Amino acid sequence: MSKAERTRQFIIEQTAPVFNKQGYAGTSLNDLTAATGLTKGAIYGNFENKEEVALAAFDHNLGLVLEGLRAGTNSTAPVREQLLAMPRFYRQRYPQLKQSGGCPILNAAVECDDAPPSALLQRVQDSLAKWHRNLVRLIEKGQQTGEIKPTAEASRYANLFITLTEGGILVSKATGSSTALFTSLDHIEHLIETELVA
Amino acid sequence: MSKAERTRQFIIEQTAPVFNKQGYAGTSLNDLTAATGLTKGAIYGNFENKEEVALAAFDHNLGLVLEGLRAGTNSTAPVREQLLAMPRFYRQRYPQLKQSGGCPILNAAVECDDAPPSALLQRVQDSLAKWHRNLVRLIEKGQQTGEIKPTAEASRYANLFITLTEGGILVSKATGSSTALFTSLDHIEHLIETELVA
DNA sequence: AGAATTATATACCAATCGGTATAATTTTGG
DNA sequence: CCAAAATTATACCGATTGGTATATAATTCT
Repeated sequence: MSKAERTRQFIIEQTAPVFNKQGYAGTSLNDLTAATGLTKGAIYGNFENKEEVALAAFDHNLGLVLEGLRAGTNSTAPVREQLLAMPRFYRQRYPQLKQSGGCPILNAAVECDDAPPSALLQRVQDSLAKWHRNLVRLIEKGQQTGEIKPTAEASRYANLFITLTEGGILVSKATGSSTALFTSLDHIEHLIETELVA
Repeated sequence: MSKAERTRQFIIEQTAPVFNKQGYAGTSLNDLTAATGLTKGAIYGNFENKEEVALAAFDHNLGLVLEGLRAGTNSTAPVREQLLAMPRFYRQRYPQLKQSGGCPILNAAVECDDAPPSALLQRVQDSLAKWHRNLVRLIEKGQQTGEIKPTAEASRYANLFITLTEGGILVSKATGSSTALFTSLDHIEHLIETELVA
């Protein structure tokens, strides 16, 4: 790993939480130099422009969440367990997630969902689509193996799980109380147990 | 109504959707003059600074939502009807809401929930607390009159309704499809009918 | 109507924005 | 260890930021 590659990674790691908290447009080059202790020269030597740092930071922030989600899941485990891993992850890791600025998809979505199409918006849409697809696939897999009720509409539950999670994070971050998120996560678990599991 | 009062109102109305779409920090004085056709002099003659315009715009945006919500509700109607008025409102008015930038609480919350306490954050927290309180009061009122199951935890359902609504708006705005919101609203109605109404 | 007042436009301010050219420094390969 | 290459620091650029002082224009009240 060359020096440049290391500093590039260093810049991403140090600025990612700043971007997530202050927004991608709301973070200035001064913020980046302050967060890294480097100068503009070092940053522009490793990135073409601010947007490229922002996109790399988003990918990093999203990667941290996905990594945590994947760590709590075992693709050979029962579908019920795999589904329950999601609310369990957010319950356990909400303090860290909150500390690093909350859900990167949520933050980026609000920032660019009224702006002209951008690389960031594309990433947000891709992430949400992938999240939804994974949930649908998991539920349908459970239906094939008889673990999940065959009448359950997979897409509907996928939507509910995503909106409950994002809505819970939003309200909890805003109010400063984890109650809203935990209530949402409880409800997700309740839906899994009472309406999905056969 | 004096000339100044009229232009003040004009400025608020014209800039409110811009603030809601671009964010309160993300909207520049140039955006304000472009949206109003006025000059800086006119704006600073009626507002002390940009923040005061932003706060007035937030109040206006929130007022529009609350007004629409109230219009669909009749405080003498059965509690079931009053509860159902909320999802019904969002279903009917989502196109307009989307056009004007989406939920002002959601947008403002994301913008300032990681920043030091501000007047805007205070408004966000007050709005969420009031929304929650109103829902709790309504549900408990229904329990007193026997319209709502006495075992239902009012606070829990209030949280679920808020997170489902906000999460649904978020995902629908980001994906460009109203499906996520409508699924959430369906679920709210389903919860009202099957778990709240006695 | 005309004077006093109020409201809007214009021109400017320092500070900060993202970005670049170049110089100084450090890393790398022989 | 030294020279070539790559990396980082410094100094600067024009444009834009929020805000202000003042001049001009419109309103208001007697």
